[in-house]
Amino acid sequence: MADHVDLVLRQWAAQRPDLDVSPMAVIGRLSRVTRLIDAELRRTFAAHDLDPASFDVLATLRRSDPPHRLTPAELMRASMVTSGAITQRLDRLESRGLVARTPSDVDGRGVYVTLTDEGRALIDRVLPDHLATEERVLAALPEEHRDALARTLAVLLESLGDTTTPS
Amino acid sequence: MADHVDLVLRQWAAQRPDLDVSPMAVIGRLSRVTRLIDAELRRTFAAHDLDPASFDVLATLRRSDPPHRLTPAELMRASMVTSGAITQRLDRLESRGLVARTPSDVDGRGVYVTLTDEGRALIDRVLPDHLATEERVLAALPEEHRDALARTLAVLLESLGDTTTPS
DNA sequence: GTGATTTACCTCACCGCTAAGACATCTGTA
DNA sequence: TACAGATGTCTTAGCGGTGAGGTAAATCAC
Repeated sequence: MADHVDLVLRQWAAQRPDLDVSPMAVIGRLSRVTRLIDAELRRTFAAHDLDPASFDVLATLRRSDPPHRLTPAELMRASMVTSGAITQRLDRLESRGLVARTPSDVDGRGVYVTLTDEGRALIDRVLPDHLATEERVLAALPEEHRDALARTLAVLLESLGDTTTPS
Repeated sequence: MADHVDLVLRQWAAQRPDLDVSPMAVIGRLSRVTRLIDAELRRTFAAHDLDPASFDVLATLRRSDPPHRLTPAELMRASMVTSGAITQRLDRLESRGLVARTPSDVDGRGVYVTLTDEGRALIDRVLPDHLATEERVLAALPEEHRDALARTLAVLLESLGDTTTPS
């Protein structure tokens, strides 16, 4: 048994034996596995009338301390998208009544984003399904492998600057 | 030291202690690390006036057997995008003179896509830079960890059906 | 206190992808 | 041979993202 990346590596070895393509064994697989998992998660979101971007915002608010209130800038940092993307996500969620924007009372530029009751009910409804999907997607990996995978990815993330305490 | 996902897991434990969010330790990190790596690779492509989608097509053609000729359907399967996306990628590459489309001589519906001399020269120019970037991105991982990571991801990919020999 | 810089949020043009489906051609089966 | 279904490619509307940049408010340095 071989995955698609095995084939790719063999092809490169045949066509460009002078190149060391070994990093592709990791990066190519990361790319493909993330693509496949994203597609799977998307199905669960769609069943609840959500897209991954909206889920991301709702989940980020839900797991923050009560009263589940964050600024667009905080959402931006959590989601790794640009400020323009956050504005548009909030526009969509606000028009559906799932989040509310209120002006900050301490910063004239600032905005608070909160979950509405409806938004909170929705994310709490989706979460169990979402976790079940994630569990199913990882079913092939025994727990030790999952832990090792998570730890290795954490090393990589830290080396890439994805840390909680900014540089 | 902790990565962003550590924080996310702590937040969920505090807000929803009833949920088992352990799959997020893997899937959340996969998502973030892929995002960060993609952004890094994109910079290298941009330095050669390429985007990831174009690089993907050129590289897929380059590593296939001479005469480096594939059909849109084959490119679609290799890239995990829809047929419409391939059509548009080829439109762009063709208009830049990097690939050529010629009608198949055995299938009236079919098209062959080949690298032009210019396309081949470009991909051969980009490849060393690209591999250097990939190498640099993985620099924090010793070789044993990379191998273990690649093997674990391969298990996952196979379980998700990303195999060479279709089901 | 003033001016320069940074920060927060939003706007908008553009870009690449998906999803649905059109259309032509090929293939398998009766 | 005829026809149903599968396959290969392209088209297009719509979506969510980026990147550049605009405005207003806060902060910093002197």
